[in-house]
Amino acid sequence: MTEPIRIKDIAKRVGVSSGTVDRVIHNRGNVSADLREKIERAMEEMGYEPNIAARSLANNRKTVTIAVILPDYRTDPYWEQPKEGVERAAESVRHFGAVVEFYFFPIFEPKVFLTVVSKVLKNQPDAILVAPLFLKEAQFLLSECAQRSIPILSINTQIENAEELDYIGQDSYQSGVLAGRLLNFGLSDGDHAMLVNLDKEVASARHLQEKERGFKDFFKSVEQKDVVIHINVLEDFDDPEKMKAWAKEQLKLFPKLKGFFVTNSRAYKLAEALPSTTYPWAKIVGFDLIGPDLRLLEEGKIQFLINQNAWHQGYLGVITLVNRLILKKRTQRILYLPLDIIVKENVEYYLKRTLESPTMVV
Amino acid sequence: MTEPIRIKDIAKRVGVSSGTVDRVIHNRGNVSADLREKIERAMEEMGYEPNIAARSLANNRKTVTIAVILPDYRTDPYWEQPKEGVERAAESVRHFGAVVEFYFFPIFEPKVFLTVVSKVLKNQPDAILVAPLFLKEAQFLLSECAQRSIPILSINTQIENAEELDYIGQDSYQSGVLAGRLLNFGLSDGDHAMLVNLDKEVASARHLQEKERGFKDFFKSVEQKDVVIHINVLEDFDDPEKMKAWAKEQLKLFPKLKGFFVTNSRAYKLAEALPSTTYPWAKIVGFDLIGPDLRLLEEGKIQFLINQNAWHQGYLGVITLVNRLILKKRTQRILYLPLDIIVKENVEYYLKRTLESPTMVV
DNA sequence: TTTTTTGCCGTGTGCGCACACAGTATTAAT
DNA sequence: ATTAATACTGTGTGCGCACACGGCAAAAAA
Repeated sequence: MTEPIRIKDIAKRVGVSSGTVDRVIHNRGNVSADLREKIERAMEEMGYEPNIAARSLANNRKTVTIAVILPDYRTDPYWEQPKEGVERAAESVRHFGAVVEFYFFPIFEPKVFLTVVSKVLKNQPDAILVAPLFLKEAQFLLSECAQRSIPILSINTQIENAEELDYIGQDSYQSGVLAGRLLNFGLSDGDHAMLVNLDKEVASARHLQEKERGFKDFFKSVEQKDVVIHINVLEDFDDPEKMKAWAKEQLKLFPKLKGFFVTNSRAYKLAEALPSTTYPWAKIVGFDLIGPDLRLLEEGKIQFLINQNAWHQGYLGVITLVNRLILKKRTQRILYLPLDIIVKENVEYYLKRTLESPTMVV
Repeated sequence: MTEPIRIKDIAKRVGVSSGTVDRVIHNRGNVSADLREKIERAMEEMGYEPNIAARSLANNRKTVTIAVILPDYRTDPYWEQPKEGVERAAESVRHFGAVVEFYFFPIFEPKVFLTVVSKVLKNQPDAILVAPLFLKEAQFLLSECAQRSIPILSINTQIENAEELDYIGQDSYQSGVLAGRLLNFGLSDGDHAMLVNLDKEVASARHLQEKERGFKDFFKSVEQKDVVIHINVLEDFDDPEKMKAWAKEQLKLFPKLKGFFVTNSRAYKLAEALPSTTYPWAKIVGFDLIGPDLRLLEEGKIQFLINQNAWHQGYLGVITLVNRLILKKRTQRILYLPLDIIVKENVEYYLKRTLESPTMVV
């Protein structure tokens, strides 16, 4: 075991004081080019790594605030998960002087989102964590952050061509492919399958488009079986009667309809709308571990759920920003979380994982 | 945001010095019962939580060594994974003064295991991380550790009725059930399935027994389909010719044999032994993300792999011991890791996860 | 009573780092 | 030549905690 290198060690090696090394480390200027270079080389050669315990201890007077902008969890249970992940992370990093402030906006209202954004900017946070559901409005937020040089990280929805924007979340295309494979396992030659978007403004929601593309691509690649695919958008998902009527109609239209892929966490709304005679032969693949879906998974009315790790998106989002702000460690800019496949037998592990787990800032 | 409570704060509240509070916290004695009680109550009421940064900084003179006892990774690729997880964790906790020392033993030799154990004990480690493959020998190690009061944590193989032994790993029974469900998806009514133990001394390996029990129980619970189950043990897995002959014989014996469940990471040995005419209709479910299995998953010759998170077993094992030794935080004694379901489409996330990921000890 | 032991408590120092401040040498302005 | 400004560099302090040490009283031994 080699002894850890301290600032003092490299100072002695170069023949300067620790203050000078410190200035180099933090780019505070007031160091001659000559010395600066020598010190940088020494750090490199000796393999200096800051002691994070000492660093965070010395830092602990100044607190950094992270603004978290999420859809209102009261209108959609899915958004409870990122919120809880953020809260858990906030608790873990309290000792490091990090504080999070929540800002919520109604899930289908871009205008309110903008209002919230201006409120956030007025409060001058040190960093922002956001679920940028609305493309145009998100780009406004991005340019404002660039101007003020506020670090910003997005979860859940990936924005293309956004240089200064970190992302933690899913690879939507790949999750569509995966859904195709899972559904295909349960289908026979000649069966029909249907992709159902239970959402609003689907045409402008890039992540839904990507899932659709992936789903279609998978079935194009399957050679042994010939499965017919239908695509449907249904905005009246909050009206159980309309849902039931719609489901009935589809089953009549396509008698060989045996599989459904619901592209978000509302698979339960479809499962509950299907007539009971469709069980057990109807196969449903959905997303995420929210209460209603879990119940139906347990009952065998939903076969597979793909976990988008919404909890971890929130958790890791905060941790990543803290790493960047306080510990000055920059991790990779885009992090695709695993697409966990959930069935009855392994669901409990994924639910418990959010509670415990010995983890630690590195 | 409430200010964090420091030792100094509770000392002032009770009207003593910080040294006295310190003695209470560390059970160092020399505190009157009266004061002790007052201080404990004050800590409770004010919600004292030690500052881990300060704690680890103050602790960093003394180093703790963790002895890691694993099967030799050169004889079985599976064991590379825990080893690498341990190495990664060791790197993360170096700053906390933790050092790991590796000890390897041949995977099928209990006697050598005992030799290694006595070598470990002679070196007087502060804690032990072990994969206790051999029950009797493991119990010897346990009693020795109890005598010397050395904290010990096991991974991979769970020992029953071992009070002082923490465990991080899989729930073997449940993984057997899961394998049953996955295989069942691909099978039709009347098909045969076979559980294959490619291992030695299966009768004494509890985790294999448990997988078998879970697998059988699943098929007992399936009512719609009637799938016939066979159980087989095959110790000659290292001889490709014998494997091929065996496979050929089984397929002749049971013409409707369509599915295989290999209870460890050697599914590739079976897949390679099956005649090419069995593809694509042969379904194989195996364990773990080791090189040969991954290749066959990609080729479509293995359908599902269940990830036992071997890497994380090593990683979390070290982190847990460090939490206990240095930060004095005791986490739960038994941690069942998720049973990840791996297919072609999501395998890359699980492989990458072991490399990066912003994590943080709490 | 005097000395020693024991029980109990406060004080002081250092862990590695960040940062304010005080210096010193060099150059520019007067 | 003297002063003033500039460009650097060293010193000191505190973050919260662990632990060694010293001190002071009461109890035990002399």
